[in-house]
Amino acid sequence: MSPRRPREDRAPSQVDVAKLAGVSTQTVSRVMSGQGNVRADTARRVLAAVDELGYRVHAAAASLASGRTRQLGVIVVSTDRYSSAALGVGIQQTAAANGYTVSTAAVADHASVDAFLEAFDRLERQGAEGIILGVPIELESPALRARTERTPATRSERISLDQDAALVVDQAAIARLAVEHLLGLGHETVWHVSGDVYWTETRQRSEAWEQTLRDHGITPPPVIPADWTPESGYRAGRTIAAIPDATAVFVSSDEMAFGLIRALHEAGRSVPEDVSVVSVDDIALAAYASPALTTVRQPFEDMGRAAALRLIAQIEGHEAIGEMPSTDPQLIIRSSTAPPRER
Amino acid sequence: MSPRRPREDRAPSQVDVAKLAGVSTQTVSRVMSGQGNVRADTARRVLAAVDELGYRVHAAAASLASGRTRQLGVIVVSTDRYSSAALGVGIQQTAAANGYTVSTAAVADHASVDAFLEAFDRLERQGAEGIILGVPIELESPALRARTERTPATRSERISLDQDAALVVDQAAIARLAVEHLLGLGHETVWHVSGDVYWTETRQRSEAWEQTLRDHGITPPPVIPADWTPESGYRAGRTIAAIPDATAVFVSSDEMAFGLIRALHEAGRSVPEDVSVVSVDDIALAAYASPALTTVRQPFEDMGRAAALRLIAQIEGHEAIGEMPSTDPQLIIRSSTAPPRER
DNA sequence: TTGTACGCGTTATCAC
DNA sequence: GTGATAACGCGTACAA
Repeated sequence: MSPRRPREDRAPSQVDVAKLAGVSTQTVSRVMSGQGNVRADTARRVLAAVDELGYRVHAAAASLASGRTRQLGVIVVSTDRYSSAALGVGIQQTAAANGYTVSTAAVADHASVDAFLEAFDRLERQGAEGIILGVPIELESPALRARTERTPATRSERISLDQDAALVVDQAAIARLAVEHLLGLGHETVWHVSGDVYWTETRQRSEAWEQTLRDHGITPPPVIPADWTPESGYRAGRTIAAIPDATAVFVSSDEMAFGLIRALHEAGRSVPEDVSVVSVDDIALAAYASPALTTVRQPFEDMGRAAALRLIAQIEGHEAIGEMPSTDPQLIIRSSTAPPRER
Repeated sequence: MSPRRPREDRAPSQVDVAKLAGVSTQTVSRVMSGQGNVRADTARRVLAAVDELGYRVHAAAASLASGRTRQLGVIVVSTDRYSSAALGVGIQQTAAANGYTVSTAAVADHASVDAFLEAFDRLERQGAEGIILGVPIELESPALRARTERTPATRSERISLDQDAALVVDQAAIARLAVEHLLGLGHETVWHVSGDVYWTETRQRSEAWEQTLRDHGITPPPVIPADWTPESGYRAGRTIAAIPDATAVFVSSDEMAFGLIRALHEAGRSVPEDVSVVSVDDIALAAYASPALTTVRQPFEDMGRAAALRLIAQIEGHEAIGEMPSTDPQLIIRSSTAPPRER
């Protein structure tokens, strides 16, 4: 009186292997998990059976029994932006090296809190033991906080790329590097095209840009807001082009710099002769812009590696595994900056 | 005599919900899966209990019982290339819309067969019901074929972005669009900078480029090989610059075009006055290159959507769900092409 | 070093 | 419309 008809075409299970190898399922389990305490030739027999049957551990069953899934989740904004993608590479590598798989949930650019929570939920329900937040979330929302902090109901570990002290790239340092470089070249002030205001990085860079100018006794001009896209950089470029004495610009991403420089060129201002530009990221194409971009490099892959490493350590309850990659920004000087013209 | 000490801090289970709502677990299951056949107020009671307890379905348990995981796997090369990333966006969207999650396994650029198989295995072991192959795999290898075809041991569905007839972007059409445009402008021949030879696309485009030229009675010049990177495009550019009568180039990606154009400029050849360039992809920065790139657009997001849609249909055993997005390439004319100089 | 027995949390089946 | 019960395939505890 079986309440479910047995499937005859089902995948080979531990029992099948055990039977074929003439051992108990427990021994098969021990061999598969490589935990030792099995005589060499017993193991060999098991492995032979595994091979013959094409047996593979059933992840769902294993995870149900052990309570572990070895899955990481990542939440990013539309993944075709260079930073998200490069981050992913580092995360992937580290996860794979430690036997974890990674599931990604992408949310739209200015996703609502609901969309974000939905992504979060999907990842958790699916069994992610830890989640990397690669998005700029405002932790003010109570609903978000309820999920972002661990509760009895949501028990995955969390790590946030713009909040976790050990991971954060020093955004103020990025702005300082850029502004000091420009000032050092002899420019009287530095204009600033910011990224999307929803991002923590944006505010941090803007503040540091402002502070650095003040430290030099310079009153900061107004920020020109943009949103990371080349299009927004182009619009900012038209604004800058209309300001005759703007000779130096700190723009918050390489992609925006492409747009900005084009707008400048169209307005008859040359870079770097008329205006110097330093941007942020050092994407692969930065060296091939016209002119090649002077930019502050952000080590996205290393950030990804560091985040994954930390998260896995958290999950496994130890302090650190392997060496934490450094995440220091670095100024790469190319051809989009020069001293201001004599007048 | 419990062989395992009961954890008191464990997450709420179906049983807890059932108890609180005063129903059976089966009813909870029915409510959670939304399959109906539950009286409205019973459902309400269950939902209230779910809410109070913060209950969430345990994916591993559900999948063990049902045999379904609703997980998709994607194998791509190091995901910071624009095409992989954009593909991912489309896949994500479609997967999420259909209740699937997606796990990604990245392999290095010229990954060995072993590395590829390793990625494949990880995804399958983890329970992927279908796998999207976004990498250029040579199906010649027996080991690969054994995995790539379904066997009793490996039972996930497969779909390959460069093999599955319904998905493939017509690579020959891309090359034809580019070459015809250049020839139509009056150029006598068209040089070709190819992508990485490991990619199916590369061969298909090269062949179509050659054929198109022959159709016009032109003997094709030698292919200049490259590997998708801007650096390789730069090297190809130096080669082209050394050929005085080269006035038109079909280069297989926008990123290479950036490198190519820079090399040309450095050699004193201007684009498009001295040499016209048409590339492929239409990445976000293409419109902001100097000059803006004339390029053949590949609809990566749509390709991703189409792939996910097809794969899900395969998994669920029906023919098609929703409308298949079109994946036709499209020539975008900007400023990197012009008629050849009079001489 | 190896085997036995149970339980992980859910869904499927059938009876009511 | 609802409930009882048997799987699903594995890891864990403990005995041998």
